[in-house]
Amino acid sequence: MTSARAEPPARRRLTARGALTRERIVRAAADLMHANGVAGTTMDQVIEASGTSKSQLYHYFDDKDALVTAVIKMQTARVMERQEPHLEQLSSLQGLRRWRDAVVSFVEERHGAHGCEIGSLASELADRSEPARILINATFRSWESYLAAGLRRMQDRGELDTEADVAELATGIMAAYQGGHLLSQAGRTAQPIALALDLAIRNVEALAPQRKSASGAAS
Amino acid sequence: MTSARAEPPARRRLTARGALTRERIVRAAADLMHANGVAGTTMDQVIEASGTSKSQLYHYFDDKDALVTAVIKMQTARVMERQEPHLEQLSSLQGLRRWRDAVVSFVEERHGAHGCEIGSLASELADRSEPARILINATFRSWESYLAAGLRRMQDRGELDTEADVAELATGIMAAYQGGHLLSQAGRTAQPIALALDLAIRNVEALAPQRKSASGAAS
DNA sequence: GATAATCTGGAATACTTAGTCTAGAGGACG
DNA sequence: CGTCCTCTAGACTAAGTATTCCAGATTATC
Repeated sequence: MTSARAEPPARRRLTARGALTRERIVRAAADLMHANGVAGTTMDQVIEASGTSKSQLYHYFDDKDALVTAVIKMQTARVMERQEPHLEQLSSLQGLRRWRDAVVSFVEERHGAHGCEIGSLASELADRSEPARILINATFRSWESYLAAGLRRMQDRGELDTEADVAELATGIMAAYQGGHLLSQAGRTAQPIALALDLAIRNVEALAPQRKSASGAAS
Repeated sequence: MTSARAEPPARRRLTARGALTRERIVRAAADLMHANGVAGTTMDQVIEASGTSKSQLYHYFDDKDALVTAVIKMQTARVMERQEPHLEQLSSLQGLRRWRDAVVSFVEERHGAHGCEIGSLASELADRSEPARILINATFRSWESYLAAGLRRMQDRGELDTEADVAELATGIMAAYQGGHLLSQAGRTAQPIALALDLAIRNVEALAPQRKSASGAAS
């Protein structure tokens, strides 16, 4: 137990200006890597796109791997920010369908181009960098847990069988999302992700308790 | 209409030996690119892994893009060969479950490592090379059509509602496969793809006609 | 078996790329 | 207001990387 510091390399103090520069670099890198892949993005491109210099880049990041780590974290934050408003208050089938619609619209806008920010990173990095894989997997799990929390609220409201395993359902929905996204990317159309999510949601519908809800609609 | 040849650059005659060398190159490239990505694979690595030389590589392929095209075609053939035996005779829910089991076992063996051969290529290339995207999309569609044909046989045998849209179901199952594969890759466990396929198959089960089948089993 | 093709060996080229290094500007904080 | 740390500039290095090229071995085909 000498002076051993665990994981974080204890980044030195950051000036306000420094934080801004760092942010600009990561943002540019994230965009480039999403469009051209990690291996397809060069440090020089990041420098140019961010309007910084070599020494700045290497001042804030030891090497490309460190930059990639920061990019993964930023993309995680981005995706979560985009998803949170929909998932945070998810508590009904209708809410689930609204989420589906938002996702499909998002994919439709770009004609499927550029897959899911996290999904692309996962595909490229999962087998080639263990630290990256761990970060990305954590993002998936946390994303799923948001979904699962919503499903649990649906159980509480009597819209979903309490026997259903919400974690497993969430994984299934997540898979439909990622797979649909990939097929939409290859086909340049939102149809696959729309179908995939519909299929997944139909599963949730099928797990609705026998209608004896508060609304009292007779069969 | 002079001498215009359409797509294929009219590859010159190939000797038996030449065909073999070419094959060796593509096989090595396919393996490397599956493991390290297209951008992460160098021509020199391909040369070394295939035991060939620079002039051989460039004798058979104009450039890296041409090699990548050949790799996509080989991976398509590989995946289809692996899937065909299961999908060709698919005509029942049980057959569908057997397919699922085979897929899950396959993923389990490698602990999720290395995603689907086609899925990885799709993620890396779909946005960066239009010819590649088209090839890959065609593979997905053809793969789905195998699945759809099996579902249609299930309809014929009365195991699936004839109203069900088999093409859409097939796309949904394919998305579950791809998304499940990706999540399994990130998590290094077959659980996600197992759950995703189970979810998709449960959907097919739910579309079974009201039991009035020939077997006449009472409830 | 001549001859023209395919096929192979490997050096050479032109360019990229990640990462280093020296020098100095700018701000924080006593 | 001086001193130290953060921050920036940009040339430089060393190692790759795709691709070309010339020369020669091998094989098809007449």
